[in-house]
Amino acid sequence: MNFNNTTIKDVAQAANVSTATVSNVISKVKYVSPELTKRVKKVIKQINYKPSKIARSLKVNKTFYLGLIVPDITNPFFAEVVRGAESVALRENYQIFLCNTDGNVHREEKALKSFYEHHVDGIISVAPRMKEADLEKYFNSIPFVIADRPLNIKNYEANLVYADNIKSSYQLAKYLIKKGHQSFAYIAGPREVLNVQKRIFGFSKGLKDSGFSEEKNVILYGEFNYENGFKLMNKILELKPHPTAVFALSDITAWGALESAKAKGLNIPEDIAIAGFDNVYFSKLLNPSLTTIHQPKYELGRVAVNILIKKLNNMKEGLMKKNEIILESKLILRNST
Amino acid sequence: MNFNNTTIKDVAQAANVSTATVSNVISKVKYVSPELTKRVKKVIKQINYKPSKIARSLKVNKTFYLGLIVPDITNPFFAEVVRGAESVALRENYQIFLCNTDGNVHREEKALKSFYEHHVDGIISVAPRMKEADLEKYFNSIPFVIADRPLNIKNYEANLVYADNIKSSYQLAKYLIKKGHQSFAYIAGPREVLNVQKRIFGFSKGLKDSGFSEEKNVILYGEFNYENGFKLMNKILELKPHPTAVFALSDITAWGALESAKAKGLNIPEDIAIAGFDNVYFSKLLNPSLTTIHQPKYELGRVAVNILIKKLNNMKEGLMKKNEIILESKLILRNST
DNA sequence: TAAATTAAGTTAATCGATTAACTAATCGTT
DNA sequence: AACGATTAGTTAATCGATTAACTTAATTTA
Repeated sequence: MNFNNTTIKDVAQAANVSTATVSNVISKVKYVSPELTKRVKKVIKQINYKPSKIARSLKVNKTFYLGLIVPDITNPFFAEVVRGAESVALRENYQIFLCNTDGNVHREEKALKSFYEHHVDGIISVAPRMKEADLEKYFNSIPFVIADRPLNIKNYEANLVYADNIKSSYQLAKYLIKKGHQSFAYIAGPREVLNVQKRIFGFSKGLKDSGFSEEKNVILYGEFNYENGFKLMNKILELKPHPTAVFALSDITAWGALESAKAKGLNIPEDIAIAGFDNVYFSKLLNPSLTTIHQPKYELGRVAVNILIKKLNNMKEGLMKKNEIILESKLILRNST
Repeated sequence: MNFNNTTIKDVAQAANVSTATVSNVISKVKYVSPELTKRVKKVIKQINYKPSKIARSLKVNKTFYLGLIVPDITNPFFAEVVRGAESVALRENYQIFLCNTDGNVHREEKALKSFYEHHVDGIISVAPRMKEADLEKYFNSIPFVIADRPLNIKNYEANLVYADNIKSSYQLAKYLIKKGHQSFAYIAGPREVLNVQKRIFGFSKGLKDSGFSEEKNVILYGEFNYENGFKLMNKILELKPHPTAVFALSDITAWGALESAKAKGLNIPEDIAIAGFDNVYFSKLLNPSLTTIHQPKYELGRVAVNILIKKLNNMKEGLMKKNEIILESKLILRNST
């Protein structure tokens, strides 16, 4: 390959045909005789002509760019979502613009603006933090998929993909009860995240259905990180008697909780059981390995792009057609419970 | 914001000026009277005009796109590099195309081809696996930075950023000797990776300088992942007597090694010391926390983009001006040694 | 056989910006 | 007052593709 700039005109000249013919040889939109086709193809190879996607984008008003917004690629959860998204984007010949926002609403807006100016064909926002009403502005005006965030207000015409956080949390509660646990605590995430509420809802429903009252259970909120897991677990262990089972709403906080308990000399799961959420790659590597709820991260990315591209291919249907896909999550039993 | 398509013509018409004037109001390339400036700006705001970057790119033959190739965003090391790269790209108003290759040479080539067709202004390839001669084709024809990979052949006119893998490995050897260790083993990475060779070289030089012969030391090669660390450590522990210090050339293999030793009932660092490389986020979270060599990952990404953009701003200097930046790595002492 | 249709190309407008070349008005200098 | 220089704007070509509209030749139909 070389990075010279040869244009369709160069090809046309060298092959002694019009640019229209060259274009048709490439796109096969119109019939071109074998004779000319051969001549043109030969020249294309010879001078290593590659059509300019920029010029094409301008003319046909379609860029084959997709904007992808994630909180933080450094978080293994989102990294896998990105890989999933990339896999189908590449297959469909779309290129991805990536933006990290660190969960900052202002940076989400900036990314969206930038994507707009770059004329992306569509946007995927993973776990956006901005208000639903603000999101609405966007998914009403450009093909838009929201991944890993259910919406509260159900009549929004949004395209959504997320994993069912309720059912598996419910199953986890049932499982812990079967194991004989009687007192529980949550190490939750940020209070305003809807998925946090859903996980708590599912788990507590599991408790209630087994006749446990939810009132006495502690819920400690905080960002999803190791330090918080450690810190909040310390608080939980100060309770006398402390709960025998802890549901951490993410694996990274579960890890912190694990180490906190170990540091206090407790045996896991004998003295206290700990479960996480997400099933990121390290959860099976921990000691003891972590019981957790598997989220189909790669699949989340894949499906998001799939929905988006399907929209793009059927724009006559209009932007507004709602599409909500709920993926299965799955309880993974390991040694921490 | 809305995603309507208003063009410079719409603005010109509404403000009753020429498109040239609108362009000049925006770019400030030519003086425009306050009178007209005000009128134009008002219209721009009113109809929410955003210039098309696509059209601009076509005309000025510059896209403000950067191609970024990494083996795997899921690997915390590369994730941080990407964040670093993104941080300066955004500041300089460049957008990043991201491609993962899983270390597959064929996919590296595909990514490069795709970037070329999308007219990126420059490319950063992180830890590319392709042969130096093949890389050369690219960095001779487009602004190109190779990050996290030194080159063997020194007269290539390539732009390079990488951390000094030798000095800190040397220091690690010295440190382990001071701690009283006498026998060593390596859990290395893929044999063909130059950085693997450099790390081994630095470490073994440290040994030699202290009068230790290198010959008796085991070197086990394998991909950088947990399973390999675990497996290769098992092999090392089968040796009687086994080495008392193990240098794993990445944190993820060090982790595997750690768990393998713990599973065999060994105490770390008393029975066997283990050191890693990279200082990814989890290395301080392990139990015991991992002695390792810090690589400036974020910085690697930052510097790579900085070099690239500097090149782009001084293209008259030509593509070929060599630029090799070697960042400091740093020995981090923790409890595993 | 003449008219109508089809087929295989070409010409030139177009996408939305930038910018060289031009125009008209104003200013300064002698 | 007359000339050139400067200023503030406009006109139109241009980037590299796509594609509607057109041309010309070949083929079909009546």
